[in-house]
Amino acid sequence: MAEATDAPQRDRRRAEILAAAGRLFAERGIRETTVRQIADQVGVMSGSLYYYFATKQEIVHALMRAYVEDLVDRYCIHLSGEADARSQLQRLVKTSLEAMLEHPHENAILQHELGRMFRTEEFAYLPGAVAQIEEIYLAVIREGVKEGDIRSDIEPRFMFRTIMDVVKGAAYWYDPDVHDVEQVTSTWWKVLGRGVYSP
Amino acid sequence: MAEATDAPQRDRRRAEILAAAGRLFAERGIRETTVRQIADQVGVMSGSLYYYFATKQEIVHALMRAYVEDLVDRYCIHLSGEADARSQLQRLVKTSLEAMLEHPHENAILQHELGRMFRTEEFAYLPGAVAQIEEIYLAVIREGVKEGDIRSDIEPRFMFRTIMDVVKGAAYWYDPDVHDVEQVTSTWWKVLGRGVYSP
DNA sequence: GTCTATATTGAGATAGAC
DNA sequence: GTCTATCTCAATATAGAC
Repeated sequence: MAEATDAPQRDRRRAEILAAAGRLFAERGIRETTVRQIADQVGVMSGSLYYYFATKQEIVHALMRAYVEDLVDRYCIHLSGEADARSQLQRLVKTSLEAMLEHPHENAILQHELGRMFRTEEFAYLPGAVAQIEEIYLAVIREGVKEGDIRSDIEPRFMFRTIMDVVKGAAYWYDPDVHDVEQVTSTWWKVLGRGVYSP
Repeated sequence: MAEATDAPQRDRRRAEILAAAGRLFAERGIRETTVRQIADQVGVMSGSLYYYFATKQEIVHALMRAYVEDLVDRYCIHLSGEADARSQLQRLVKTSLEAMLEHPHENAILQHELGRMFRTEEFAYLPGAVAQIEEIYLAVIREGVKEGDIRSDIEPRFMFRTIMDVVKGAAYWYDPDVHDVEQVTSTWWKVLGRGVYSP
C-alpha cells in the first residue's frame, strides 16, 4: 500500500479535502476553520493534509482558482451576444444565479472575503475576474440603452451594482430545500425587470 | 496625572478605543485585528486596553450594543405610521440607509459577522433586532398590499429581502466622497419603486 | 500515504512596577 | 492610568517512524 496508484487516487483525496474545506470555510469562515477540523471531516490526522497541500492558504487558492475558472467559462458564452439586450441581460442574471447556486460554498467564501483577505496582492486574480464580469454586464446594459430597450436615466454602473446586490443577496438566503432557481429568477424579474426596463 | 478626573475622562478614552476598534474591525475583520493594532491606533500599549475592557470580545459587544440601540431608536418612529404604505415604505428605506451610512463601520461589522460569529448565543440580541426590523417592514408591506398600494403578486418576505439586499449593497459600495444620500435614495427608487408598486 | 510527536509562532490576557 | 514583561494557549506547520 506504500506506492502511489497513479494520479487519480491522489486527485480523489485532494477533492475530498477541498470539499470538506469548502464546506467549513463557507460555514464558519477561513480564519475560524482549523486544519484539524478539515482533517476530522476527511477522516485523517491534520499532518496528513500537508502531503497534499503545502499550506492552508494553498487550499484556499485551489478552491478559489477552480471557481474563478468556472465563472470565466460560464460568462464567456455571453461575449458573442446576438440577441436583444433584454434577453441578454436576463440570461446574464440567470448565469450569475446558477453559478452562485451550483457552487454555494465557493460563492459564500468569495463574497465574504472579497473586501478583506482577497483584497491582498496574492489574490489579485479574484477582483480581476469580478471586474471582467462587470464589463460584460456593462456592455449589455449600454447596448440596451442605445437600442432603447433599457432605461437611460440610470447610470449603467449603478444599475449593474443594484442587479448584483439583488443576485448576491438571493444567493445568500436561497435555500435549496425551499426554493428553486426558476421560481427565484422569475419572482426576481417581477421586482427588478419592471424597474429596469423602459416603460 | 495619577488620579482619575471623574467619569468623563475615562469615557473619552473608552470612546477613542471603540472608534479605533470599529474602524479596524470593519476594515480588516474582527479576527484579523489584534489588540496591539487597536492600541497602536489609540497611542497606548496593548496592556492598557484591559483597564477599560476585560476582553477583546467586550469591545465588540460595546460597539454592537450601542449600534443596535441606535437602530431600535430609529425604527421606533415607524411604529405609529399614519401615512399611506408607499410613503411609509419609502421612509423606512431612508431610515435603513441613513443608519447604515451614519455608522458605516458598525454596519460593515454587523453585515460581515451576522452569519458567523454573531450567530452564537452570546450575540443573540443582534439577529433579534434584525428580526424586529423585518417585522416592521412586513407590517408596512402587508398594509400596502391590503390598500392596493403595493403589488400583491410578490410574497412580502421576498419583497423585504430584496429591498434589504439592495440597501445593504448600496451601503457597501457607497462612497461619501462621490455619492450623497439623497442621490442614492432617489436613483434607488427609480429602480426599485416601479417594480414594487402596483401598475 | 498516514501517523505521532513536536517545533514555532502569534495573539489574548495578566501581574506588578511606576 | 499606563507601561514592561511575561504567561498561556491555540493553531499552523514540520520531522521522522511506520
